[in-house]
Amino acid sequence: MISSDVIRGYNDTFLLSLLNQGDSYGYELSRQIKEKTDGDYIIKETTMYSAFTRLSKKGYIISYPGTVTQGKKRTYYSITLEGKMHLKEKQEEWHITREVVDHLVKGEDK
Amino acid sequence: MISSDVIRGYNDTFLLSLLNQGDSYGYELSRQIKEKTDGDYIIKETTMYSAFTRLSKKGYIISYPGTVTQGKKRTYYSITLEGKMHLKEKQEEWHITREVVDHLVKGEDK
DNA sequence: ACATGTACTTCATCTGTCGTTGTACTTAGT
DNA sequence: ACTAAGTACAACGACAGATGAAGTACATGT
Repeated sequence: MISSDVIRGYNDTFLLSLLNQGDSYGYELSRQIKEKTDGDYIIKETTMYSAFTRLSKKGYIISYPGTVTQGKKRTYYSITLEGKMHLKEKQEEWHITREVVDHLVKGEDK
Repeated sequence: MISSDVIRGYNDTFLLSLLNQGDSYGYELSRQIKEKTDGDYIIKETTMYSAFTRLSKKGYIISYPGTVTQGKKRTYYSITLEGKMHLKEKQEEWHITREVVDHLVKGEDK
């Protein structure tokens, strides 16, 4: 289990990255995250749905009602062009971040 | 420049990691972070000093007044045994986190 | 009849970060 | 002598993302 403070702010990127592979909806995306990390990271429902609102406001995703319904109605999300551009930036940022944290977390001399 | 939301919660670990190499004080630690990351990450003063309070309350560090003074009086910090244990946990956690984020950020199939 | 799974929503709260401002002393430059 | 810049820390309020708790709604299995 991973402390969420580390991930904070990267949830949006996770969702964008998954949506970049094709439209999907909340429940499905949360299952994908769980699967792809072998259960190491499980996104909280509230975290995810608040991320959707945020990403929509920023214009990174758009939503449309799902036709195929099982239980409650689904809301599908689609990544926009701005969303794709933002994703790319975040992907590049992550590489730098990883190096920085890597270096600072283990107390190594240069 | 790295967005701080990514680093959030890892500032404590950075400071502990640096203190693990020897006692130090705020200003010096902030300079070390800047240097070690080649300016990619600069910790904000307020963030750092609030981290000290937090770490002290948790018993991960202890403080003592500095004798050598240049300008305003220094407060030195020392990592405790609990601090070292916590650091180790966080270091291990980081490795898992890195893999998880790595995997989710780039939209790869398994 | 009742639990479980699907799918989403609202609301209040918490925590770490950040911007702003202030204190206080020293050294270097003109 | 004056001033800017560097050293070193502290207090305060505000913000945003994450969280817990609870609720809505329907379908399926036993």
